[in-house]
Amino acid sequence: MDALAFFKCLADDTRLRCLLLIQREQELCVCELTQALQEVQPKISRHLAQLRQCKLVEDRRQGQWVFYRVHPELPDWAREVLHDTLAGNPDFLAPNLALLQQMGERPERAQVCC
Amino acid sequence: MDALAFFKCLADDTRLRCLLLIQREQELCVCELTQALQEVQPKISRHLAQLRQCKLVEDRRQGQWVFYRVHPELPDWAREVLHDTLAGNPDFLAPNLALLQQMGERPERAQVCC
DNA sequence: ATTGTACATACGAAAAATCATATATATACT
DNA sequence: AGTATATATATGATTTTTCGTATGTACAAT
Repeated sequence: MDALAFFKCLADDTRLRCLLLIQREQELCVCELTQALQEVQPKISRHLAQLRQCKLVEDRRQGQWVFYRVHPELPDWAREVLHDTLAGNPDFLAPNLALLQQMGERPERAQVCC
Repeated sequence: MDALAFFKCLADDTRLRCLLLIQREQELCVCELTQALQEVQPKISRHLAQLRQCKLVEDRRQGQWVFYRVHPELPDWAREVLHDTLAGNPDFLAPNLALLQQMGERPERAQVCC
């Protein structure tokens, strides 16, 4: 995980919102992100694929859904960056969080651990 | 200073190195950065212009030289990001710092404050 | 005044990133 | 087996970013 690749991932509006939303909500599936960002699904999936390839996020399939969360092996300094960014820009995700809450019938999460 | 613009500035190798070098060394002029990165001067200047326009750095002319430093009004969260990045990637600037030290006749800095 | 050094900007070309759309796969349900 | 939902990927077009090079400006020194 080199610094340049990390920042390139954060340098796109769609990816930045997805990543910060995932960080904030622990785990989100593609359809939730599609709703929260009001974007078409292939666009969301494409950007998630990039975050996955760079190991910023990890995916987990559960039934028909695929849930994304922050990669467990993300280096501490990168976690700090995400945390500082979220803390320093409290309004950034506001519209996306509002859209997420408006969403009915969000998929249920199974417990990850036993 | 919005988060997306900030990360776009960090998403280029030349800009990331310039900014982190400036942060580490307090103040650097264009010819020092040109040496440290082994790049042609217009390329360095062009990227510095972008950092300046986004208010990540501030410039100060002293005689024939122009010194750049981290913008005094850079938000705390962004400062934290720079700090965490530097701390978490100790080897990133190593080659640039070595080249900087090899450089003879570095311009003398006048005191900024009285 | 002119010459040299440091730096900035302009401009077209090249490269990289993003997008819309179509299509493929995987699971669930009947 | 067939249909529906969720997600992934492929492809060509478009937009954005970066680059090399040429040129312009500011200051210093002679």
